[in-house]
Parts: sequence; structure tokens; C-alpha cells
Amino acid sequence: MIDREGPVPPYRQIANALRARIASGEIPPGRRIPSLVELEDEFGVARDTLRKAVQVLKDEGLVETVTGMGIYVVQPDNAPSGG
Amino acid sequence: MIDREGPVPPYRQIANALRARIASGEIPPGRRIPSLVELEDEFGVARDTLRKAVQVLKDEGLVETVTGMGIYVVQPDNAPSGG
DNA sequence: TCTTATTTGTGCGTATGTATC
DNA sequence: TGATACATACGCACAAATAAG
Repeated sequence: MIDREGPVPPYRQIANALRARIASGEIPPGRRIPSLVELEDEFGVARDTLRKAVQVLKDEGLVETVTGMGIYVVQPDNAPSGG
Repeated sequence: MIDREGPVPPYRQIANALRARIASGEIPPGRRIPSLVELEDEFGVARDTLRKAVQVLKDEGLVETVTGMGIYVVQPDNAPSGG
């Protein structure tokens, strides 16, 4: 799942994978993405790595984190699309 | 924000900047300094560098780390002034 | 209110590889 | 060779918010 030989670091690969799921509608707006524990299990990486991957998506405005709840896909209404 | 040309290494500059905020009262005793993530964003340096900067302030007794909470400005009451 | 479970937030310590001075 | 810095990654401990009972 994660290619540790290539030039793309794991945290970027994970960010890309999650972004693809969001873009494809697999994880629609308002929905939660898998928890860090589940992602740990799925990708076989440390939380630190997931934290960085999530940070990338947060930076892009694709997701938002809520302590005690999870990480949610930002809805178009909430998206900073300039309006 | 960080001068990478001068003789003062970034971790020292950051330590100085934080020390100034504490001295000026911008971050009063008992208050938390920005998290490492926020400082990463603000200064544009690696976590490794931030941790060294914080270590300087800890060495000076200006701040204390509380696990799971953050890094706090030491209160005069708690200062190791010999009491 | 308290306990239990889940989930994110925050920092510590450590390690590897690369690069500059 | 050493200090400094960046990028990446793993494992660990503890705190806070949320949810359910």
C-alpha cells in the first residue's frame, strides 16, 4: 500500500490516497474519514506520519479536525472557495 | 522573521523571540506558548529546531513542559529562585 | 457526577539521511 | 569532524473533548 522505495514519502502517499477518496466521493462532504487508529492499521504507519498527512489536507482546506470526534470532510458550504 | 544570513542560528533567534514575548508580558506567567505545530507554521522551521529553541528557555527556567498539555511560562511563584 | 471508550492534541526521546558551514 | 538545520519516521505518555451508559 505504501511504497517506501520511491521518492514520495509515506505521509504524502497517504495524503494523496485520502484526497482521492474525497474527490471520488467515496468519503462525501460532512462525513468522517477513518480514525487515526484505523488509518494506522490500514497504512501501517505511525501516528506521527498520519498527523502530517492530515495536516496536508487541513492545509488544503479539505478536512477539519474535531477533538473527541474525528476528522471530517469539509462541505462545499464551508469551503473557502472565495465566498 | 528568521535571518538565515546572520551569525545567530535560527534556534537562538527563536529562543530570543519567545523570551522577548515573555519578558514583554505578551505571554504572561502561567500561560501557554504556541504549540510546536503553530510555531512551525509561524517561524517556518523544523520541529527539531523548535525543540532546541525551547530547550534553551527551559534551561533558563523560563518555561516548563507539561506532558499532554503544552509548554508554559513559569510563574514567579514557581520560579526556582531558591525557595 | 462518574466511568468507560473513542478520538484528536501535544510534547518527548530517538533514529536515519542529506546538506551547509 | 563537529555544529547546525531540514525532512522524514517510529514508539511512547499524558491531556482534553466528545459520546454513551
